[in-house]
Amino acid sequence: MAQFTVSRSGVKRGELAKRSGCNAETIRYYETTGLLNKPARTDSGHRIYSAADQSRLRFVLRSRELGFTIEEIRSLLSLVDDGDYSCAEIHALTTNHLKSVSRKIADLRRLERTLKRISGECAKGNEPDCPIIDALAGAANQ
Amino acid sequence: MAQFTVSRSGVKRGELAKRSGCNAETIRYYETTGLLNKPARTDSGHRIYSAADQSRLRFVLRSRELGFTIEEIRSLLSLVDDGDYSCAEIHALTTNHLKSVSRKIADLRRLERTLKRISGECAKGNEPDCPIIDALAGAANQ
DNA sequence: GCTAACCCCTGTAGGGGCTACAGGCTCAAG
DNA sequence: CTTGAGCCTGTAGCCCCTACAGGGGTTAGC
Repeated sequence: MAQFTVSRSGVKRGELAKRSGCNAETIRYYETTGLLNKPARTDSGHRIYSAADQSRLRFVLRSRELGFTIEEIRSLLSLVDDGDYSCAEIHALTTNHLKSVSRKIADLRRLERTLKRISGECAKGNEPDCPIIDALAGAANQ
Repeated sequence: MAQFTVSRSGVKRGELAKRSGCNAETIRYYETTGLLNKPARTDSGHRIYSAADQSRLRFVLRSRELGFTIEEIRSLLSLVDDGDYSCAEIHALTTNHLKSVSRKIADLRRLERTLKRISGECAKGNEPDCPIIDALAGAANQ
């Protein structure tokens, strides 16, 4: 009976984890940091997640996939929770994040170029005189 | 006199930090993790870094700039320390690292595209019906 | 000789974003 | 009734630093 009630009105943490593809401990972590609301509990203390809880988790996971930090997600959620958020505010958060992603890409590409260059200079031979080591030992020459 | 000796044969941690552009605490951290050798000490316990210590730090910092992890740097250094390293071994470590950098770039570019797309769909208006929020709330649609 | 100002020493805690335990309770099935 | 899975809590670990507290060393000026 209790089992029936649960299966109709909510799921436990393990089941939510399985459905969302998220580690069960991570769900608890998101709860302690306040991204997820404290869910209902059974008499014995087990968490019961409603459909709303599940979509909120999906929102968080999707945002994480897009590289938003926990703090950025907190901002997004609090805008939505307040109810009177404007599209412009959300847009600002998103383009800000986009900028930092683009910066990260630029940094990595510079890095990639340098690695390719010093790796290309290497004859892969058996003698220990390695241009990669030289490059690493030398002064900044990116 | 002691000061003269120091300035001729080595520098203290703060000076090394200044010269290398590295935080002084980070130097201590690299020592505890074994990337840097334990330097000489004055009678009172202050660390004194030789020229060799300084080039080793430069090597570490340069490798970090190129995104090598501490463990990867440990491998590079131990190859060099053993003395009989081959260029091929170094090359393998480097191309491995290069692959992970390229993977990271590809991931971020996919992410960038998605962010641009959902951000572009947004009218930035004042009404709270935001396509970004919809995208985040919706199922995976990258 | 004394003080101020600075450096250096040590150990330890924090950050971000989880992940993984240990030690105990609950629950569903056989 | 027992077994095994799953849940609960709190806490420690990961990576790569960074920053602090609480002490001692060193140097310049008076």
